[in-house]
Amino acid sequence: MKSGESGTDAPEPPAKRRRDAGATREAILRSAVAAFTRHGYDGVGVREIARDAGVTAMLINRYFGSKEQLFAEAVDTAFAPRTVVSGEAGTLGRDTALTLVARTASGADRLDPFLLMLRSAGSPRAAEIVRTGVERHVGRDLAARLPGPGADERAELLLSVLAGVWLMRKVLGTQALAGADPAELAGRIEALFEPLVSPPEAASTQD
Amino acid sequence: MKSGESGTDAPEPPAKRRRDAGATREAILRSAVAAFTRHGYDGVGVREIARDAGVTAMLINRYFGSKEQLFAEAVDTAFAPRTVVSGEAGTLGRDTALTLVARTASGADRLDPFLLMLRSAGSPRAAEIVRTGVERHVGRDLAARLPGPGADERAELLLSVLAGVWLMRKVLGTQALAGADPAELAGRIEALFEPLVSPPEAASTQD
DNA sequence: ACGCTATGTCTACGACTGTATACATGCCCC
DNA sequence: GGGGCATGTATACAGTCGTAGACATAGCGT
Repeated sequence: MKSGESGTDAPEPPAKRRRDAGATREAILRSAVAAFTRHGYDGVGVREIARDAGVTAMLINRYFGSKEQLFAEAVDTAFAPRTVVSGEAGTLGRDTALTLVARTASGADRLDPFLLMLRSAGSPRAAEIVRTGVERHVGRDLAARLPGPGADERAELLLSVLAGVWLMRKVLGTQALAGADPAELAGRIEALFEPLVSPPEAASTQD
Repeated sequence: MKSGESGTDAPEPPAKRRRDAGATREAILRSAVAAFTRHGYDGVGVREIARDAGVTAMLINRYFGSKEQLFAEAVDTAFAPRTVVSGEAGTLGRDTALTLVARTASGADRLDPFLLMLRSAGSPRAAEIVRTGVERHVGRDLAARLPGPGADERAELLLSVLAGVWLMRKVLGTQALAGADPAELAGRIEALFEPLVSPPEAASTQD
């Protein structure tokens, strides 16, 4: 009955791991990150995650306690090592815009934490977990890079723009944004970032 | 057995409607809009929608065919009459920013279509339905109000910012944005809208 | 007033969910 | 090389899901 290894999503053959708790845990975690990113917290079951990891569903509960705790670790894994914004303070706006446009390009189907966030935001528990993950990992070090007062608020506004573009381009796939010219779109988004990355010296609501 | 009318969410007592297909359909639709907005497409079952409408679940299938088609009508209902951006061309940025901050304020729990969109974006079918709804209803007439070239792209970017702020403030509830000073936040968001609502005369990627 | 049809309900089904309990087996250590 | 424990599997359970089919009743037309 184990002839079902021709899964549509699993890239690797079963490969009969040696009994190794650490490696198995890690395999489950990687499978969970991929599955939650592609289908969201509610859209994937523990059996599917386990199958792609080459184990049975019960090992998830043994190693992580529950689906919810697995999700929490998956969120940490997905957000922790990523540098959501690249570049120094001076070129931060442009670099972030270029990276965003490249990662949300039509062909790319990168497993980005923003996808995990957006596709899991519907479930209240998942949203709470994602919120803490975003605040601890991304928001904090992003705010540290922004000079001037109100850095926390501006950092989260920048994340809002990033999330919004991810939503429209990749999750929903609206026409104008999904099919936009990359260079032009990057320019527009860079202009959006401008008032966020530059310190708000005297630039308030003047018109 | 019909003594269960003390529902936690249903604001109205059962009120024994007269047999009226139109009124019942509308009651189901209103209940669906509220439920989908609060819990997202995957987060609510047809029985819950039906209960809040005062009917049984099967009437949903009789009147709408399926949960998915009910969702499609709910999306239309939620997006169609709303004016997502208010104000004339000159004050559009400021008005939209003020409206956004007010609607995403801490106390307000308005049934906004942006919540429906964000909380349902996880399901692929729901995302597709939402995409068409956003494009047909909101994106089109918003683009018509923006002067200058690339109006479609700028309109969807504006929607991206709106969605992002909704996400962070209300769906996730991140601290810096959820607890921000309204006037200050409105000012920052208005500055974000500036390059989108004003025509991009010669402002391209120059540095 | 009566019957027919629109309107609404009841029951049930198969599939899927997360997880608890019981069982099997590979591997390390003595 | 064999006991013992860590590692992994199999089965089952209670619940929910969307929806199909049979049944009940209210109300209008004649």
